[in-house]
Amino acid sequence: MKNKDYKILLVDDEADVLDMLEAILTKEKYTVLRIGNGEDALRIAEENKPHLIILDVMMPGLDGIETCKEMKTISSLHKSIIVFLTARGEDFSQIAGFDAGADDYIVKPINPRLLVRRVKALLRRFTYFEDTFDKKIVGDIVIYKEKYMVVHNDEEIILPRKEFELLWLLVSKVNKVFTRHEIFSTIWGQTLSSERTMDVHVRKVREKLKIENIKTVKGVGYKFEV
Amino acid sequence: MKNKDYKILLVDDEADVLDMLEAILTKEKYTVLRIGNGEDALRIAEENKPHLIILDVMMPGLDGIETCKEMKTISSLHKSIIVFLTARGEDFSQIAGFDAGADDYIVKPINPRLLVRRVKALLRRFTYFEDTFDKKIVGDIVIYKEKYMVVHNDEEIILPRKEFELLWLLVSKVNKVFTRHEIFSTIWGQTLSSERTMDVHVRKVREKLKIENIKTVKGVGYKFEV
DNA sequence: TGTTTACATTAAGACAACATTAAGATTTCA
DNA sequence: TGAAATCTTAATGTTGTCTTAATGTAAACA
Repeated sequence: MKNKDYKILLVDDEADVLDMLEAILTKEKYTVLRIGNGEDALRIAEENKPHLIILDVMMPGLDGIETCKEMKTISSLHKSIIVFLTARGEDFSQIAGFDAGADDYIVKPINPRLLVRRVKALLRRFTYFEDTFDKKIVGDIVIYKEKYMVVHNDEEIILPRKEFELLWLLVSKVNKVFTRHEIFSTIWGQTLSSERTMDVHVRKVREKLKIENIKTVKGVGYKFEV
Repeated sequence: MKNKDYKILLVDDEADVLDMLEAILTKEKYTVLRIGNGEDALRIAEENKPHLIILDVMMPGLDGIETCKEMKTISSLHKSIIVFLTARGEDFSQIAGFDAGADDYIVKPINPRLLVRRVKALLRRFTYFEDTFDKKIVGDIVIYKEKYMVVHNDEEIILPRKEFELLWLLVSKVNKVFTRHEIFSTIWGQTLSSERTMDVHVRKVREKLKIENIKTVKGVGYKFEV
């Protein structure tokens, strides 16, 4: 697993802290999400299932401790590592932090080299259980959205973006016939000169997955049949 | 599919936990079944095929894990989603739970808002299953617009575009006589040289569906009669 | 009852819609 | 930046759908 495959969520109300953290971590090629308050953080976290969440303790509204507690009740986040960001000397919040279920804390002011090393160490945990991804089982294939990957007959197939999006769309409602227009507007967004582009992508998916599930409905569109 | 169409089975030995869950979920209009132990839960589940089953891990007699494993062997329940109810910190049961085939878990104490959100998210899976399609039942045929498909006597019939559109039009107002002109302009858009084209399509639909419902009204047009 | 009009039936050819392939343009990533 | 992968285009092949036209049948009318 490469750095860019790790998602790190930064939560802080101070934009310059976020800027700094983001700068350091994107330089290391991590995928960084940032948000300015606890409420939004909960939503974003649930949607994105970050591997690591860096939470500032002191925030207006929902503070770090509360946000952390809430996060711990969200089962899809049970594998996410939560780290507090705290000003030096805030002993109390460190203890309350561990109570709330945090895994570690980082002291401000931030030392870039230390931060990177710490993040790296924490993320190493994920090496042990790779399987933290959403999967969707349709017919005899398994689709991993975050990995853009499909497993069929124990074979792992990585699909390029467009091909994967196409498959994902069709599979989002199995047996439904998606019109060519629906597909175009969802995946290409109307502007496309050649009508054939879509056919080619359909072909690629059929070919790579070696499945017969994608059916053509002439004059209408395509469907994924089970 | 509306909330009341979803059946949720609650299994816990503590009545007050059941009370709380039931209160939250019935407020959201879900159809709720409750039961106090694993043995009965198996029977009730098999009889009712709930969409979602919330199982307390710690129960006297058959515990949650065992109940879950048993449920997984009942084929009529293989579409049911199973969620564990677990006290915070019961790490082991979480892992054993996933081993047993659970889809998610919920941590006590229960946060009503989170519970509702979670349940909603989990039930969304049923989007993938058959019965979420809009169907129109006319006479003894069932028409699935999204699938471009008609079912008659357990036989699935796929109609080509024009034929399906014709059927769909007639069926859009059962017993109404659509004039030939109406039909032409709706499906062909005025320009068509041969008057016979329509007859041929009507014939194809009658033939493929093996129904007598499409009646000719001489000098006027056609109707779908029930 | 014959004649007309309107639709039914059939089969074959025209056509539109999609499949396929390969090559060129573009993006991505080391 | 250059190689590799992805995406798009274009040219050509294939197939099922649609249309046409020729002929048959039933109701309506005189």
